[in-house]
Amino acid sequence: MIQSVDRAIRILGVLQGARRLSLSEVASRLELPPSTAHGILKTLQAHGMVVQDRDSNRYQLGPAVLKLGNVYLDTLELRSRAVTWSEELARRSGHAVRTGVLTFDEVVIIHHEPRPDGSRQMPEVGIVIPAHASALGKALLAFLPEQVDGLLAGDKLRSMTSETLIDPAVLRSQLTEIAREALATEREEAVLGEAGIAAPIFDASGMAVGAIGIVLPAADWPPAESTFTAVREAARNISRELGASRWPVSV
Amino acid sequence: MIQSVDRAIRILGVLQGARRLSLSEVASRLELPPSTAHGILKTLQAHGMVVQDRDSNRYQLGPAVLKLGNVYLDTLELRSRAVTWSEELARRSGHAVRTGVLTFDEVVIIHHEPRPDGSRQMPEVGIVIPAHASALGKALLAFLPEQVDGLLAGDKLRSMTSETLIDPAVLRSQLTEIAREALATEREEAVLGEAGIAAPIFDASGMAVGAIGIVLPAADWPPAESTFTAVREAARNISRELGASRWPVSV
DNA sequence: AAGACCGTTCGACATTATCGAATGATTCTC
DNA sequence: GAGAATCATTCGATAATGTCGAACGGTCTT
Repeated sequence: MIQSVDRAIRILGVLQGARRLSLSEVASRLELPPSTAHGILKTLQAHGMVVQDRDSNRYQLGPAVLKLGNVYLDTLELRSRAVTWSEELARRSGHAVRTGVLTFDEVVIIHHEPRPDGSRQMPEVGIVIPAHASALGKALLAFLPEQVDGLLAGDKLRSMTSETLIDPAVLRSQLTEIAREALATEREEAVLGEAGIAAPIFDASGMAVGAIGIVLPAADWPPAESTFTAVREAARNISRELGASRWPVSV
Repeated sequence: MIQSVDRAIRILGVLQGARRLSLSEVASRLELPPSTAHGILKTLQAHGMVVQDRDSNRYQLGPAVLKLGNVYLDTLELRSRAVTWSEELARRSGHAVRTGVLTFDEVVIIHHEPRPDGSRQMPEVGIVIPAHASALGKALLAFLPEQVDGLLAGDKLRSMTSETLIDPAVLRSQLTEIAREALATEREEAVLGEAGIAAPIFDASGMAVGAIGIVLPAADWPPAESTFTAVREAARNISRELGASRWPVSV
């Protein structure tokens, strides 16, 4: 682990959390001398990874990170496959569809298909959700035992709502159940009023590389049986296109 | 400039260009010993900035860059303002609307409003276009003389089509004209069959912070006079919301 | 008007990144 | 199927490089 590179990424991390920070704020949050932080910040700035406000001197993320994010999406075969089937799933279910991948203890949304009712909805690509508090995350974790160990070895499970699973034992037993069904559900565990259903997506090597699922109002629970089937089928279809031989793959 | 941080960002840069690279490919492109590149890559990997394919051992960008990109968009006041007015401009003009910012010699699209004909269109947020070959870029450059100097001090202007402006003198004179009108146009200079119209957006300090414009088929050129007016008004309205006292601001 | 704060620059120092060499795994070739 | 070649990775000695204290100049506050 290279110290200065590590520090540079940590700086991007605090700017991610706090939007706009002065040099001294960045330095104090990372417990670095201001001059050290300054050198790293200027290097990041030279590449457009951060920009400095002319008036306030404060730093924030720069356009270069957006460019990187966009290229990341383009490189993902999962995403291009998900686009087609998300559309179908949104039509069949009548709900918004999300596809996500796991990074450490979070799910990052890589595709979002709005509810097919024509209303204007915020695109959700790039947003992150704690894995243990989402259907997408649980669907992935159920087939990635190593990641579960990593997750539980870290900080306590963060509570998002009163329904969030924060007991490791409860989470583990639910994941076992999800692995059996290849279907994860979530009821107001991340956001009050929202529920979710998701299923895992596997690649040619049988690895769980993502999950696809729908978001629906908690009031609409339980949805029709056909909705569960539709989610499973979308996941199975994408997995097949990625070269997976079986679905679901056993843990 | 911190060498190792600089190298880390360069690595992200080559992965951005080439999607998926082995360690030795990364190393040779940057003229680094493989062991040096390896150390940096592992640090980036530890933060999810790059991921390594299990089977092929090749590296590619990771989900963390998408997360960063999304937060960048959220921090931009310009973007939130642009959303509302883009919608209006798309409706009035009947064309797709783009809002972009300048980084070095490129324009990065920070918002895209699809053509209001209901057809399915690829979102273009995050894509980059050479500044000298786009209406958005020229609208910005006309009000940022320093950036023009930087642009022309670098490599030769890259030709995208036969119409691309590659002569610095021609570009400079066109920019003078654009600064006078506060309106830039482009006809098949970036993509054959596409034309564009754009106007600069200023913030409270009078700096050109972005540009908004429309993309239309080259065959539809010239559009109605009202279309030009609509673009200028969108830019003026956003500038006003950002606190700009006048529009356009003199160079 | 004086003080406090902040971003920035500079340079001596030692920590830290670097890179060659060695290892082990995997793939290609014959 | 055996041998060769390529590749990612590890390790450690070396010195190059990042680090951080101190000082400067600017701006905002009291």
